[in-house]
Amino acid sequence: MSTRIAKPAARMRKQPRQARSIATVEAIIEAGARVLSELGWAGFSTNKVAEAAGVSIGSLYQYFPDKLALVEAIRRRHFDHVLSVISEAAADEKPLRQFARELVRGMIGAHSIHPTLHQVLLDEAPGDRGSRAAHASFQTRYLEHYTAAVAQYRKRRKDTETMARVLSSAIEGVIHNAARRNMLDTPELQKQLIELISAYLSGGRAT
Amino acid sequence: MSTRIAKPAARMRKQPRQARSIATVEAIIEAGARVLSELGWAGFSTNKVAEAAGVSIGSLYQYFPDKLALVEAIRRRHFDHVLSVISEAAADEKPLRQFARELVRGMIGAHSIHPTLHQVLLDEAPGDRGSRAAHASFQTRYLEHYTAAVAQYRKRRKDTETMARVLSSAIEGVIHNAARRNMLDTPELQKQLIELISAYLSGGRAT
DNA sequence: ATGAATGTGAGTATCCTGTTTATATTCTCG
DNA sequence: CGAGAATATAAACAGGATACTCACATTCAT
Repeated sequence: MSTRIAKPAARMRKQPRQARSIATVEAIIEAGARVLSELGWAGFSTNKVAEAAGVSIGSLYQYFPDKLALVEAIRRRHFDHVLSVISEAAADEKPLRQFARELVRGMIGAHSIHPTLHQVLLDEAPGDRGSRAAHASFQTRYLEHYTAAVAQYRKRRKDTETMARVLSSAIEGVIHNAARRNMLDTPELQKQLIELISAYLSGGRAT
Repeated sequence: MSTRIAKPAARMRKQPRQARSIATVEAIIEAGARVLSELGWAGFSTNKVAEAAGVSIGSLYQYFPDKLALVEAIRRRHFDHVLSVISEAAADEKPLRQFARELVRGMIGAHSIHPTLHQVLLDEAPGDRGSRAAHASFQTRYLEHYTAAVAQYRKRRKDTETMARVLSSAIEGVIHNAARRNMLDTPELQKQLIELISAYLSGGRAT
């Protein structure tokens, strides 16, 4: 139900063993997400993150070999969360409107804590060492869910993947824009976003 | 038809008088847009811009008092362009589908040269000295056009402004996403985006 | 109580940044 | 032509920020 997924041990210099250090690592990642969301990649410095986490810079480097490893950990955590939200909304067949409602609710929830983290992660933060493993794999699974949903509600075979891309990026655009002006929890916005999804997927038929 | 709007003389240290210097200023702004789009705000440095423009750093400071004035000039130019596109698409009453087609065509065109400039300008680049004049004024006029369009095709009085915001940010989201993966000129994408707009604005009736 | 795990933060070594300035080149116009 | 204005050049500067290390202090598990 939440984000409890076995951590595949992101590339770390040392594995935290005691409860204390686990909390430290968690605090660093959390603070990192906050800094990234609030200051963007340009303002994301290791010293700043350590300070925001209430931890010495030395502790940070005890677990993360370098800046990139930290971003990667943040990315992994956030993407896993978002993925679980979509996965849940698209699970077992439900009426279109309910799917839209749950999807919107989940996506907004996932963006409420660090409103612009998602965009920063996608647009500004550099990919992990060319491999782009986490990034690409996320994008793939992300789109798979949307594609499945589109296929379910739109019988038309053609353009299914394009539709999935359009749908997902439209939703992200709306949410990102709302996040920028602190309007994520405006009810009319949620309603209209649901409307948008329904209208597009029902493709001209009444909702 | 293009971007020929009288330049209100953005804050400059010195007005270019000869043809030579006008070309220089133009080259600087153009290069600035390129750098901003390709490297983001984090990679946007005056020296880099000067080099990209094939101009010495000194020339840059002859006309722009500081870094921010340059961004402001870039912003003004880009926003004016985008605004003229929307304005034209929303002009005189046309059938919904035609409006959607022209809007999509124009917006994609406006993003083709510097694909991610728009987003960088909105998300990363700092606003102009608190006043936020150009920025806010742009946003206002931008939304006005969308609101007018929504009001025209959607008879429902309520939520008109919210709908305009949802519509505009959805479009931007799709275009931005496509720009990121160099798919701006994919025809199916354009088609689906038109579909999205039509479906949302026709609100459940057949397109 | 002892060694391992964890935490500290001043310090280092770069690298870059925005901007100025003194000088050189090119234009305008009488 | 030639003189003063406009324009262009790039070396240099001062300052700040950056990612990261290291020698040491503290706290844990056993």
